[in-house]
Amino acid sequence: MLSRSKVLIKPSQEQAAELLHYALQNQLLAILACNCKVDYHGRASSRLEWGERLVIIKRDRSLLIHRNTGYEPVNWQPPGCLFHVSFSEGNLLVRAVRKSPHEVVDIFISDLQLAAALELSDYGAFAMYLTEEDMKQAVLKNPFLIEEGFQPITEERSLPTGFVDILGRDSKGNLVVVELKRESADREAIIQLYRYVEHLRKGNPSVRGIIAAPKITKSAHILLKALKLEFKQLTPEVCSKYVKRGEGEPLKSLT
Amino acid sequence: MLSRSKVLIKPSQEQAAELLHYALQNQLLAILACNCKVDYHGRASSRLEWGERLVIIKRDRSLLIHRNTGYEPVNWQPPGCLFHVSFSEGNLLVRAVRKSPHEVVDIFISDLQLAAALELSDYGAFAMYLTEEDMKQAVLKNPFLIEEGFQPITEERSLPTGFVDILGRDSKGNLVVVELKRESADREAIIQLYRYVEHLRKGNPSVRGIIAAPKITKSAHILLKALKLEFKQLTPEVCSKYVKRGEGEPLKSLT
DNA sequence: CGTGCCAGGTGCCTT
DNA sequence: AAGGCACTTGGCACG
Repeated sequence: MLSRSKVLIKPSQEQAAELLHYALQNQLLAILACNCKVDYHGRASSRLEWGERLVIIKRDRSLLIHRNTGYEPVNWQPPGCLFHVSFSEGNLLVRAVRKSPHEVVDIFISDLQLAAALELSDYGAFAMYLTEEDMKQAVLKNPFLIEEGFQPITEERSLPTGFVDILGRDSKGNLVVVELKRESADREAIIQLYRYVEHLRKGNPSVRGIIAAPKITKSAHILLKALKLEFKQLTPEVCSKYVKRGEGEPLKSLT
Repeated sequence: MLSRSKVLIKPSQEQAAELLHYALQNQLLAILACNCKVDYHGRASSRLEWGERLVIIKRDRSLLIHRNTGYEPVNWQPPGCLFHVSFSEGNLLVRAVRKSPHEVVDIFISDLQLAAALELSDYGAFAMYLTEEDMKQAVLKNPFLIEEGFQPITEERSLPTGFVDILGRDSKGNLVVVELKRESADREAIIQLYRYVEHLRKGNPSVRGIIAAPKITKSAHILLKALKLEFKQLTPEVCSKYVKRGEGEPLKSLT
C-alpha cells in the first residue's frame, strides 16, 4: 500500500490506542468499530449505554460516533477539539475536548472489531447547483428573469391536467403560463406546457406559454413553434445569482 | 470472529460489490474507503469530483459520504432508500435512490483501500439531559416547578453583579430570584445567588432567593441557611417532561 | 468574538 | 402525507 493507511482487525485496546496516536500524529482519518459507552457534557448532557458503534476521528480532529441506523451521529465533536487517549478501568478511554463552549465527549471502549488509520487524499471540488424549485423561487422574486413586465399571479395553480409552475400576466395583461426545466427542455416538457395552455386558451385565446430552461432540444423547438409556444433561456447558474446558494466549496487547508 | 462481520483490505471492485451485496442482504453496516466521484440530483444537484472518501451504508439503508474533514457528510441519503450496485465504465457504481422526494446519489468508485461489512450489535439506551438554558425554559413555561403560585416577571434581568436566571413573584407578591444549576449546587452558586438577592433586598427586604438544582452540597446548604436563602430540588430529568426533548431513543426495528 | 439566517437541513410529534 | 417545531442544530456572512 503506497499510502500511510493501516488497518487492524480485532486489535487489542493497546494496539488501537497506538493506532489512534499514529492517526492523530499524521493527520489521518481514524475509524474504530467497537463496543463502547459514551458520556457527553457541554451544552447539554447525554449518556449512551454500551453497544457497538462506529467511531470516526477525522483529519481536522472532528469526532463522529455513529450507530447502525440514522443520518445523524449519536454523539460528536466539531473540528479542532483536543483528543486524549488513556486507559480507565479496563477500558480504552478516548476523550475529546472542545474549548469554547466547553464540551467533553468520553468514549469508553472495551472490544474492537476493527481499527483503521486511513490516508484519504481528497482534492476533488464540490459544487452545488439549483433545483427546479429554486429556479421557481428565483423567478417569483425576480419576474424580469422571464421578461420585462412579467408579473406572477399565484405561485401555483391546480388545473385538471396537473400543476402550473408559474402563472402570471405580461405587460399587456395577457395570461402567461411558465414551465420551468432545470435541464434541457424536451418534447415531453413542451407537451406538458401545451396541456396547460390549451386548457386556458378555451376561454381566452391570447394565453401565452413560455418554457424556461437552459436549452431546448431541436425536436422540442420544432414542436414549440407549431404549438405557438415560446422559449426563454434560463439557467440554474443565472438563477443562483438571485437566490444565492453555495455554488462551490474549495477545500479548506488545515492550518 | 463470532459476528458476521467481514473486512477486506484493498479489495477489487468485484470483491467490494460482493461485500456490499452481503451487507445489504444481512442488514450489516458497510464501509468503503475509496477513491470516488459523486453526483447528486434531487432537491438540489451537486457534483463531487474524484477523491478518496469514506462511504457508509447503514443497516437502515441510509447513506453517508464523508470527506476527511468536517462534521457534515458531503453527500448522503436518508434511511430507507434503495441501493443498486453495478459496474459502469470501469468503475463500481453504487446508486442510492430515494422515492419521495425523488433523489438519486450516484457514487462512482475506482479504487478501494478498505471495504467492510460490520455487524454492530447495539441495544444501548441513549438518554439526553437538559442544559441550564433548557431548565430555564421549563420553569418559565411551568412556574409551579419552583412552587405553587410562582409567577416569572421577565425572563432575564441584568443587574450590576451579573444576570438573574429567573426573576418572579410568589403567591404573596414577594420578589423571588431563582438561580438554576444543572448539577449539584455548591457554595459558589449560593454566593452567586446571594449577590443578586442582596442587591434587590436594599430596596425591598422581603426578597426571596431560591436555588433550583438536582442537589446541594452539605457546605452549600449550611451557607444557604445562614443567608436565608432557599433550596428547591429540580432535576433536568423532571424538566425534560415539561419541555419534551428526546429522552430515550429505543432502537427502531426495521420492518 | 457574538448575531442573524439558510440548509438537499434532520428528527419528532401532531393533524 | 403535510405542517410545526426543536436541535449539543451546523454552516456562513457580517458587524
